[in-house]
Amino acid sequence: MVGQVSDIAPHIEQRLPRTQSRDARRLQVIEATIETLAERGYSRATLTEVARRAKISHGLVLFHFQSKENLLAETLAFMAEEYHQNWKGAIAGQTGDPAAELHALILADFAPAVCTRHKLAAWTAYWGEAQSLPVYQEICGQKDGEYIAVLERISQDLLLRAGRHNDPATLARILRLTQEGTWMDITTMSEPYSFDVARETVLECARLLFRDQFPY
Amino acid sequence: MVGQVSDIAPHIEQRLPRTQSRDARRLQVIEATIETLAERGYSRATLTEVARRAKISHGLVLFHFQSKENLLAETLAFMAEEYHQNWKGAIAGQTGDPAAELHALILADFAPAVCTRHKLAAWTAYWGEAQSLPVYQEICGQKDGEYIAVLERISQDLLLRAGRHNDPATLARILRLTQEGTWMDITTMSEPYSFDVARETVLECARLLFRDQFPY
DNA sequence: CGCCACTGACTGAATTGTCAATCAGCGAGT
DNA sequence: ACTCGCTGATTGACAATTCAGTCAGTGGCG
Repeated sequence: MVGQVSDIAPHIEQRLPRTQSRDARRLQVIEATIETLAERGYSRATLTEVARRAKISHGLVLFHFQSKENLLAETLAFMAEEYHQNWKGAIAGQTGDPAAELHALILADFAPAVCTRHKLAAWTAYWGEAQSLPVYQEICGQKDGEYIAVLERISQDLLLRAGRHNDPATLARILRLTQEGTWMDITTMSEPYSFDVARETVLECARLLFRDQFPY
Repeated sequence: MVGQVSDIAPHIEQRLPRTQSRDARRLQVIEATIETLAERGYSRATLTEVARRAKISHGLVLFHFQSKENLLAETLAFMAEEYHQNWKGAIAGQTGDPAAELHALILADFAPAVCTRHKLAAWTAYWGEAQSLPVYQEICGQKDGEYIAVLERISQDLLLRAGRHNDPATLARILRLTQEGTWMDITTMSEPYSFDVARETVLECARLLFRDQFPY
């Protein structure tokens, strides 16, 4: 589904031709959906608001996405794929050094491509609904599993090097929850902190968990 | 508001009298609201469904709570107050030993009174909406701040005893996010783990952060 | 000139909130 | 003890609104 959305140039604002190619329009609608979810939350997100932000009629949104349910599912799939590509790319450029991989993984999560206020807010909106809409768990399940597997592998490597016997799955979980949590804090706390503080928190978490094995 | 809900006997199932006292009915509706949020999520929670679960007409729900908006706000306030009382009570029974306090705090978060699947799912549902409905942040903001302050104070105490110079606020944040995160995992993961594993994860987090200062 | 993208009015369904009528419980008066 | 009448809980029909989804028709572009 999301694969159909080609990676054409971003920043295609104003002065759009009256009619757009299928893929360009779909991408534009997905971005409008993310904004809408961020501004109004899941429960008050409407097709009319998405259409207003994309400056098209709400009929056209349905023309391209068939139903609201499908639009929201495809938007989530888009973000999941984007997130997945982002961290995969970050560790692909690494040597086999687990500490360097972990460092790259953490930095990747705060890269501008995936870590914007709108996208973070949209993720939070989906999280609230995912528990009662299994379709969302299906969209993210596979990719989440892959991310967790990589984190656990890295944790295991680092623990082995230090000759420690903690459970790598537990440490990987603590790291993941700290990272996800800072993302949520940024959008939901009454006194939110900056992206920089969030990233530094996750890095400090890695240092405390892996000590000398994570010298960043 | 929530203070008006007296702590009358729980387990008042079946065989209710046709008419209920104001407080008993309000509490019953709040519990039905938590169940509804857990089962259907925020966006698909309806007054009719709440009424169905409470076995009353939907008109009566509005009679007691004036509006849906108010019902949801009061339900959140109820859970926030319950959570607050729970952890306050847990550390009240402690000596001044910070490690013991932290241990009690962590165990309290997994006590049956506050840590049920329904309530965890309801919390998750509210989190998704809180970012776009400031009223929810107001309801929780004060109490959250108090919880964070206590965690930071404990962190500082433990770090001082070890002569370490990490930032107590950062460690407190990692602990809080790990705890909140395990709560969310339980309701949203495709392969959720048990309450026991969740609690053990948070305890292990405390051990890793505070080392010898947290011998539990 | 044919094909899509596109529009906007319209429909049907779901849902919140209102309200007049009803009913249960309870205390006062007999 | 019995009834009357008051108070407040309760119901369900109804109004009003919002919103997803449909569709017939328009128009730009190759």
